[in-house]
Amino acid sequence: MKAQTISLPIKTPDGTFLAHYSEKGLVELSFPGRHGHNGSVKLEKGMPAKIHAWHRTTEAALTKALTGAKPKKFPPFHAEGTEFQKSVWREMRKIAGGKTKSYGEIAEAIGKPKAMRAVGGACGANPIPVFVPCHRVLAANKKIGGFSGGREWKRKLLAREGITVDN
DNA sequence: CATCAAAAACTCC
DNA sequence: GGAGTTTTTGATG
Repeated sequence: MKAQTISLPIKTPDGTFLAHYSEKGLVELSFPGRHGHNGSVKLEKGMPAKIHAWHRTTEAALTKALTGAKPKKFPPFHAEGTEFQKSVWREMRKIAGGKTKSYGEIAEAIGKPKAMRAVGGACGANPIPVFVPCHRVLAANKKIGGFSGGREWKRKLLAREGITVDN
């Protein structure tokens, strides 16, 4: 179970995302249709004003990121995970827009070139897709691999950045 | 709480 | 197509 989180919807041309916030920042971002019950959003009572401010930033950043552009500003992240996962996510955020990296590249970058399989797992555990560009990570042979919100989404996001993949 | 077993968004032979 | 490497997660004693 997670700590108290506040969930707010974000409407985009591609559907309604769901952003989960904690007292420290953005915890998780869900893709449309993947949050089970569409419309069953829980709103905690005492929503701090700062969260509303974060949400405004998140909304702008997400909308911009979906067009293939690089968002100007991000809300504070509160992604929790193991040290290994944090290293992977941190490395992924270094990937410039329009560029891709392979799981092997990431593994090597964090000093464990043979942990590419585990890197894939860390990517799958990434709570904040799009902002942490896990979609820019392809397999060594330029295959899609997989994606939390569905392979369709990964392909769509890449296409908007001018990247095409076979699989 | 410590240990074992199975699975995963991979890569190389 | 098959084997190998690393980490995470859930079950078992």
